[in-house]
Formats: sequence, structure tokens, C-alpha cells
Amino acid sequence: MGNNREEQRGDLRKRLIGAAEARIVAGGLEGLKAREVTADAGCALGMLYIVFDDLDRLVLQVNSRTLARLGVALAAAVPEGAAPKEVMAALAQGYLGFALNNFRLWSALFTHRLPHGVAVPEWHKLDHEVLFAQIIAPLGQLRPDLRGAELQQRAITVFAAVHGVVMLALTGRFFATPRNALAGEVAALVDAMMRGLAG
Amino acid sequence: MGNNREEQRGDLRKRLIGAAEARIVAGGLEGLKAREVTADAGCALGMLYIVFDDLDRLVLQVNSRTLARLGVALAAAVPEGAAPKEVMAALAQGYLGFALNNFRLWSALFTHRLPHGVAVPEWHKLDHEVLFAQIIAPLGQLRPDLRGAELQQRAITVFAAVHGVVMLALTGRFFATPRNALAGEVAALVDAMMRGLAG
DNA sequence: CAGAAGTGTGAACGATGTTCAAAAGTATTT
DNA sequence: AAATACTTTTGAACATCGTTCACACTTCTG
Repeated sequence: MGNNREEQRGDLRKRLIGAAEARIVAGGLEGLKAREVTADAGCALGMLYIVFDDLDRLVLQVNSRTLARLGVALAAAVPEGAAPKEVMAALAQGYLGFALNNFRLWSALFTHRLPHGVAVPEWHKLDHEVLFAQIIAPLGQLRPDLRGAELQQRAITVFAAVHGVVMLALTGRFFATPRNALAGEVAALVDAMMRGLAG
Repeated sequence: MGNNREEQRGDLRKRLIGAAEARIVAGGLEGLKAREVTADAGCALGMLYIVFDDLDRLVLQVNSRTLARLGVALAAAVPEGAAPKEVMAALAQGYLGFALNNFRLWSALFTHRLPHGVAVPEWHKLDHEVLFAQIIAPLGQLRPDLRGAELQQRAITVFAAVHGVVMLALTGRFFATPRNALAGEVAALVDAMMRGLAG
């Protein structure tokens, strides 16, 4: 328990982020209310707007934590010394697994929007590198002709394709992809992309 | 101009949908306000809740119109008598073009959410078939082993992959895919998927 | 034309994010 | 230790939403 003011402020910061995360896990992004989260954290309503600028910035903090956890989960999903194609397949399945196991936190990453005209802070943008960082190396092996910005861009595209399949299956309210078919579809997509790329 | 009550009600319905569409085009989904849209349509606030159940149902009507237009745009994007791979490439570019040219209406298709526990009406679900309907035939030619539900499922996956790339590039607030690189990335993705599938 | 039935209205309600004057707490000075 | 200046916290008040519903108005019926 911190004694001086800085430590107490830091404590409150953590309590607010934790409470917000719990509320999102329990009821999704739209279940996050300023009054509830401050009550959970044991502070007055106004403190939220002193510690963070507004509710949106608090969500950004939760999202950054989720991204960090996602990075760890992806790294853990790749077997040691696997071939590039196997790394890709493992990363895709790891991504799908994380989305399934942390559905509401993962969903908040992509459904949260800042108000019009408000830019995403730079520190938060950088946290999104985990989404494609581990794709770059194996993709570079499959496509030695791609380098630097081009390679990174293609890695983003590969991620986006897998993400699209997972996203539409899990949050799309139209044509339902059955859960038991989802892993197979993701595998088929990655396999096709990799075979086509390496072709 | 309708004279009897049914016709007047139908007129109001159309005016409300048109006004809602215009508001979404002008300011996105979150720029759609009940008071503004009823003022635009020239009726009292309460009429919105008599003609439609609530604001969400009105958005569903706008989205259905957008989907219908998307279907037309996709059909127009495919050249006569093209080979399956070319049809796929043309559909993907057509989809990207529609998203770019109708950004806010297209965006509303995927960012709009119903409240927790409210199911999407069946008639609206069916309107989403245009998203993958035209993919089925060429995909079936490339993969004669896939049939029926499996083929349709794979078509959905192919659409979802392309959609993911377009979505993240256009609405993702992280890693920006430059606009001039987007068409090339989509083309590369479709090419890789098709080569891998047919391989 | 009187009354019944149906239709349209917009003030009022409840929920929500945000602000800010005042209260409570802490540090500094005398 | 008391008085004063400064900082931190509080929660009532505000503005903006979607939504409702008692009432006014219109149209049909006898």
C-alpha cells in the first residue's frame, strides 16, 4: 500500500483499469459505465476524469493490457524450431484460441471507437505491433524477395485475413460459421495463403 | 403522393430511411440521432417508434439497402466470361471499391450492434448473402471437391479474409495500410489464396 | 353532428458521460 | 500550534441521448 500521493494515485490507476477490465469481461464494452467502474474501484465519479482524460482513455489502457497478453499467448503457441509454414499455422490457431478464450476483451480491441476527430495516442498504436510482429520472420523465409516495409505490409495483410475470418465468425451477426468448423477454415485459409505465397 | 393512410405511412417510412441514410453518410453511424432524423423526415419524434420499433431497426433498414447496392456493384465488377481466378480478383477489387466509395454506409454494416440479447431479424440476415453469393460459383470451379454447405462455408471464409484486409485498412486505427498499397495487397491476397486453393 | 376509434405530438423520463464549485485533506508559514 | 495557502477528492448538477405516453388532433361511424 503506497503512502505518498504518487503511489496512491498509481494504486487508483491500477484499480480503475482492473475494474474496467472486469466490467468488460462481464458485460462487454457497452457494459462499462463510469459510475459502476468508479464504485468498483472505490473512488468518486470525478476521479476517473482526473486519473484518465475520459472513459475512452481507460478503455485504451485495458486494450493495451489485452494486447500484451495476446503477444505472450502467440509466442507460447509456436513450437520450438518449427518450419515457417508451421509457425504460421500455429500463430493463426493461437490467435483464434485467444479470441475464443478472451472473447470480450479481444472484441473490445476492435469494436472500441474514439469520438470523431480524436486521434489514437502513439503509445497505444505501438502496442498493436504484437498482432503481426511474429508473422514477419516466417513470412520473410517464405518470401525472401520481400523486405522491410513491403514485408511488414504483407505480414499485416496476412494477419488481417486471418483476423477477418475470426472476427466475422465470432461477432458477425449474419451467416454463422459453426464453432467446430472454425479452426478448420482458419487452417485452410493459412494453408492456401502459404502455398500460394511460396508457390 | 399517397392519399390514403397506408400510402402516407409508406411515404414516411421511406423518408425516415432516406433521412437516416443521409445522416449516416454525413456523420457516420454515431452521427445518427433520433431527433435529427425525425426532423429531417418532417415528423414528430414519437413517429420513429411507431413506424419502426426503435432506432436500431431503422439502421437495419439502411443496412439492407446498402447490401442490395453492394450486390449490384459486385455483379457489375465482374467481366463477362472471365476465368474463375479473374472473377475472384474482380470481386475483391469491386468490394474494395465499394467500401472506398461508400465508406460510411459500408462501415455501418459492420460497426452497428443490436443491444445485448436482441436477435437480428431473419429477413435482415438473408440480405447478407450478397457478401459471398457471387464467390460460390468460381470457387466451385477451382475446388470441384467442395460441395453444398462446405463450398458455401469456404466462400464465406474467402470473403471474410478479403473483408478483414479492407476493414483493418479502412477503419483500423493502428498500423495504417497506405491507400495506394491497398489494392495491391488485396490482389496479392486473392492471388495467393487462389493459387493455394487450386494448387 | 356527436361520439368513437385511430393517429400524431412533443413534453417528460431515465440513463449516461462529463464538469466544476465546494468540501476535505495536506503542506507551509508564522 | 494556529493560521494560511495549496492540493486532492467529492458528488450534485448539466447536457445529451433513446424512449415512452398522456393528451390533442384527425378521421370514421351511426
